[in-house]
Amino acid sequence: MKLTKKVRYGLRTILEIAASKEGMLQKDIAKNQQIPLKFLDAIITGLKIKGLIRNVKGKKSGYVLAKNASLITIYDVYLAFEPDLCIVDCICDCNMCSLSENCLMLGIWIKINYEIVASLSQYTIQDILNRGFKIDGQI
Amino acid sequence: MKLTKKVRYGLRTILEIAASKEGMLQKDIAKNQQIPLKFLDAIITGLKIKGLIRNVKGKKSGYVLAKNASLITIYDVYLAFEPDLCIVDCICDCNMCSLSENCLMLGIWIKINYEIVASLSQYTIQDILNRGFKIDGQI
DNA sequence: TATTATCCAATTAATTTAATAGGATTCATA
DNA sequence: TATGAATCCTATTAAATTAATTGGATAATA
Repeated sequence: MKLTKKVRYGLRTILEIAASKEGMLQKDIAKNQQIPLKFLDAIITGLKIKGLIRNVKGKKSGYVLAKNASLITIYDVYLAFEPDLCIVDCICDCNMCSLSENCLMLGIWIKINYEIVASLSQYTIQDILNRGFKIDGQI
Repeated sequence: MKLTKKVRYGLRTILEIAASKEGMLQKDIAKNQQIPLKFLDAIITGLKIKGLIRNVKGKKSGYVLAKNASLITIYDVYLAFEPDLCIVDCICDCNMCSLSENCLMLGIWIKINYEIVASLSQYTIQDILNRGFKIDGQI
């Protein structure tokens, strides 16, 4: 139950881009966020393919958000690096387990999985920049 | 963001034990749940060390729950195989990341992590046996 | 006491994740 | 239009984690 470094780095990258007035260059993101340049390369690619960032050409070149920060959730960034979120494979691939017919857990896994997705979807990049998230429960 | 096979197998194991009137033998659990016998061996050990199951000696020997099924949550089983639940390392080890001082994400990670723990803690083995869990949201 | 099951430690295999390497392409500008 | 910096693209290697196996010691029962 860990997020990969790509997801963590991906979030830091998109936050850095979102926070900057102008475009950010790969090398500057890599330096600020202490991410190996070539590894960041792959992260940038993931964010770009999903349409979360884009590259501005011209005098002040660099990466900027491709959509409003209030429209990008943590889960969107997660999906830039993972095909889906399935805490157990049987959720995404019904045929993978021969016991699923009589599985007591399946319904519960589906519900818990849904809650985790909801948890990751509740905050946008804008929320994070604002530090405007509310702590509802007691931690 | 996947649960390990040990956690999945561990849950199936404890459900099998909880559902049985008498004690269950390792070999029977292994057969029913299609878990390699020696791998199950390690799973049984994990559950036992955490005091979730115990071994009944005598004529009708086998494993039984060591506490009431209504007192064992999914998260308890999870903790039999993992040291903790930290979706990002910085939650459990403050010093692991040199950027944590100014990290915009840390507070959010802590909250999301808490929600996942809560999600895994909401159901007991008894709930699962009863199939008595409620689906609150829309899935 | 022979058999069966559990307990315990170490090793190997498989899979996934992280990172590096090398080079092709693009583009602003000198 | 040559050049150098930055991006883009593919492949490979390294590291770490997880899954499973091996081999055998111990203990309980038939």
